[in-house]
Amino acid sequence: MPDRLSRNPSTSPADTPTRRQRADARNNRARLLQAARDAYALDGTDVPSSAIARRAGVGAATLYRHFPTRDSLIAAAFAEQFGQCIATVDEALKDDDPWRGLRTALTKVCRMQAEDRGFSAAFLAEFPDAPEVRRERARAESGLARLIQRAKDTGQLRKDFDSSDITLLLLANNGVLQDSPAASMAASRRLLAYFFQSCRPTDDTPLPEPAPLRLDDLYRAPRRTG
Amino acid sequence: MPDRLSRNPSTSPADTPTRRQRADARNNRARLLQAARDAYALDGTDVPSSAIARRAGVGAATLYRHFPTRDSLIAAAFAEQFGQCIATVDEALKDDDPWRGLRTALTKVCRMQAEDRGFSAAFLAEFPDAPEVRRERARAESGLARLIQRAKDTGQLRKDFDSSDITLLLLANNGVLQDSPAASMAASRRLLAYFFQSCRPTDDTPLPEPAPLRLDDLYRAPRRTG
DNA sequence: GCACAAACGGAAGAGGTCGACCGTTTAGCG
DNA sequence: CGCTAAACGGTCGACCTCTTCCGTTTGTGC
Repeated sequence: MPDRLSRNPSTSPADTPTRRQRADARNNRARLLQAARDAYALDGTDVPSSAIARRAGVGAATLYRHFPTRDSLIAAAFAEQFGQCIATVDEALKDDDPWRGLRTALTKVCRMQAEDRGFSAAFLAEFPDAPEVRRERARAESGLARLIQRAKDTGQLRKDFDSSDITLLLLANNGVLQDSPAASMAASRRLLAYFFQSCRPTDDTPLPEPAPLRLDDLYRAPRRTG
Repeated sequence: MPDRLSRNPSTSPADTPTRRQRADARNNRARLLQAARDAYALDGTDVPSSAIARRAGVGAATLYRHFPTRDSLIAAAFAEQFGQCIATVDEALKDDDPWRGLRTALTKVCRMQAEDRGFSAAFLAEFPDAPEVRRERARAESGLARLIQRAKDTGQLRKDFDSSDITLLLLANNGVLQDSPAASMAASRRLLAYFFQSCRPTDDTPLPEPAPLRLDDLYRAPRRTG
């Protein structure tokens, strides 16, 4: 029961859903999530679970009790940031200027990737297929599609822009991340600037075929080290 | 030339440097390299060494005898392709049109990355620090710098283009690679098209600060999965 | 304060990869 | 054809990570 995909602690601090949970358990759970976020942000999601447990000051068994599998810990640790990404799209849709909205949304997400390498990896590859996540993702996808169409309609976005280019950008952005968040931010900024430049409708040179990438590919692709 | 650091058989078929090497040993060595290239191209460089040995039809000990460490096998397997990359720069310098030369060189290297995921990973992260390799790299780097300057001088390349942007591109390109070479190629082509578009001197929007990346960073950065 | 169950920590098992040893085979040469 | 040393293959130990078990501690309600 741990972890209906991660009963978000901040959501309902006082709820007693099915049964009583002991205070120390709740506490440990929170510390594990924090430790995981810290460790992942620094070194990526391939740090050993034992390191997370140690960092949180609990035994390995306690970690496993709260998060039966390695992936469930990763998913729970980044659930909040994942939600932020989704929300970013909703917010972008509210912008009067769709192109500005799109840019802002992409900038935010790329920044989140650059700031937290662990999140970037999790965002790209390790999120669970829980139906709720799937639904959110679909919503974000359709929101992006609408945003793209609007930006094209206002003539600010080149007509041969494809929604797969969003995926392309996020993958590329993940690729340029470095060890230090500062270096990652700089690289990400530069990449994004290049990208935005070519998004403008400059008629003379058409782009080649879009890549066969859908947003789903972000989550399915084994992001191998090589 | 490729491969000091693993006496290359093709270098000098008839030389008897220190001692005689048996024919079967030479044969096995070649098969190991081929097996490694095949396996790496398909699944990336993290396939177990035992799988390579099996694929080559030899025992694990034989692999280890030829390539004392995992990394030495990877380096040897991709030495040739690495050399091609270097040569690409030399060739680009011969082009009358520096901008065309630069584009051709980058296209070739990106294509090599897309075609062979293992090479991409090796190219980016696992090449050895053998002095010769280092020298070649430095030569390529200075060649690129000259190429960039010439392209700027002819007014075909934006003035705020930075040599670190080459590194940025190669990292990004590696990031968009997919499981299937076909999908990788499509993604890579699209990315490159976007990149080239924004390389043209469009005065209105300056780029942000260049990323603190040097070509060396390609080879040093732990390209973590996350 | 007591009792019970929830939760804990350490240690152990399973799986998998890297690298090393060793008895056996085989190429190369006289 | 036969000898010798190079080369071979299977196996074994070390290491690391994930996951599980079990005896012990601790929070909570009566």
